[in-house]
Amino acid sequence: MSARVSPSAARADTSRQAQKERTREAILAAALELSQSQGFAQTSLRQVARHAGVVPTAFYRHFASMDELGLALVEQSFGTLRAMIRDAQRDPETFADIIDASAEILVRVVKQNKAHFGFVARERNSGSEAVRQAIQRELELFISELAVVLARLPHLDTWSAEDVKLASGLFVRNMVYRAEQVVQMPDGRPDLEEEIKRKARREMRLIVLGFEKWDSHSG
Amino acid sequence: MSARVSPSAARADTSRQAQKERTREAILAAALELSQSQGFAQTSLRQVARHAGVVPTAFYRHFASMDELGLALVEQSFGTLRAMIRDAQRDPETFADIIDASAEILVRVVKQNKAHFGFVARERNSGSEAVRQAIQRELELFISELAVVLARLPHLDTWSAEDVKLASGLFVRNMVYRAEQVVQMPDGRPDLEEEIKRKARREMRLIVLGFEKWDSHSG
DNA sequence: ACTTTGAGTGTACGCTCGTGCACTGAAGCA
DNA sequence: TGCTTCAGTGCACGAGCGTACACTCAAAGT
Repeated sequence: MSARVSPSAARADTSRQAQKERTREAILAAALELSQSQGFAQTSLRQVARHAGVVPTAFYRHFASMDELGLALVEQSFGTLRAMIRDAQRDPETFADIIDASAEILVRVVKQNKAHFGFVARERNSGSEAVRQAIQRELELFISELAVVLARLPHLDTWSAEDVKLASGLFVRNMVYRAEQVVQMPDGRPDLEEEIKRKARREMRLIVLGFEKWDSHSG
Repeated sequence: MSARVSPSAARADTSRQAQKERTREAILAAALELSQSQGFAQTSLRQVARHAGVVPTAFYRHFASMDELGLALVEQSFGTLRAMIRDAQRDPETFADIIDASAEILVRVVKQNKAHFGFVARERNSGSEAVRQAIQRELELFISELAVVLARLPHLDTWSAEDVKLASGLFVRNMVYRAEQVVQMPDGRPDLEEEIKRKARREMRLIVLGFEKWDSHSG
């Protein structure tokens, strides 16, 4: 196991494993695009291969089955989601008004990654058993991660871990719903976009008001 | 479960239209059952016909396409949902503690109609264009109907129509999510069932606390 | 008693599908 | 340099698909 990729820059790498990687990416991209219009389950191995510019049997050099491809797409998609959170936490605007910033970031990032978020939304309930479970698991993980962030907020810093997770779940599920709307939104409609942001903000505010009262409530 | 309906058997009604209706129901039931295990889009016309006990071409005597069948299933499913609301409003228990009653009714009714609720959850994001739009429309309608009920509750009776709908939307989306969980729940696990009810109750309570504060909030 | 109607049948067609198998030819290594 | 490896090719197969078309035969209408 020596260092694989030699640092010869400039022109395209013609090495064997680099070419293989390129084909793999082409297959992933093809599957993602075809999924957008017809759903992953209706996307055939042959369609993917055709779109990626390879012969059907070449598919098997990269994935043992369409199911395995699906799992790779889940991983890719949640990579995008995690990048979104990381960016949000770096952005100083986030701490100024966490709700406004969240709505803003949500719409912007989902719009930039419609394919990935659309994939998750679609396959969450309708994918194969393996894909569905992978998504549920990642989503649970994401709720837990957000809970850690929320736990540092005023009002929530005294809550039990379970209560914070409940709040996190409410937020994530609403974000998922609004993300679904953004994915389905036609291009070039800033009015719809603003409407979604506005609704997302109001919903989050309503939930936050619940937070504030929960403090003195279950004491 | 092939549900062949033979016209020769001893039967209450052997009239032509009654027999046709029976076959139509068999097709709907077959499609619903096959959808549960493999999704509606992966269910072929031939599979449905086989399951319903008719020859493939007989399918066309009832539906012009699988898409039309899908729309009929949407209608059937939301009929079930509306029946749930009607029952809930009749039940005196509902007014004693609306949250406890809602959680109870939600789990009970969804468990009794896993096929219909599962169909809606699955096809809401992944069905054909027509099916997806039909579900979104029905869901919007349902949110509006629930809003009318909510508008009569304390705290909410002074809210604007838009605010009530926002609250209704939050409730419905959480119910949809918990319904998805009930559908995926394995049989004979009253512990999981109780856990879902408990979480649903706590979420609803948190949202209701938001209601109470929203009153005195600027809006 | 007759004709008409139409739900359901049976055959046959041209597709696309996943996948097994033998292959090619360039990259990579000794 | 010559040998090995393996990503990608090309072909062939059996199976399932949607649906066109001509049909049967009992209920419904006259």
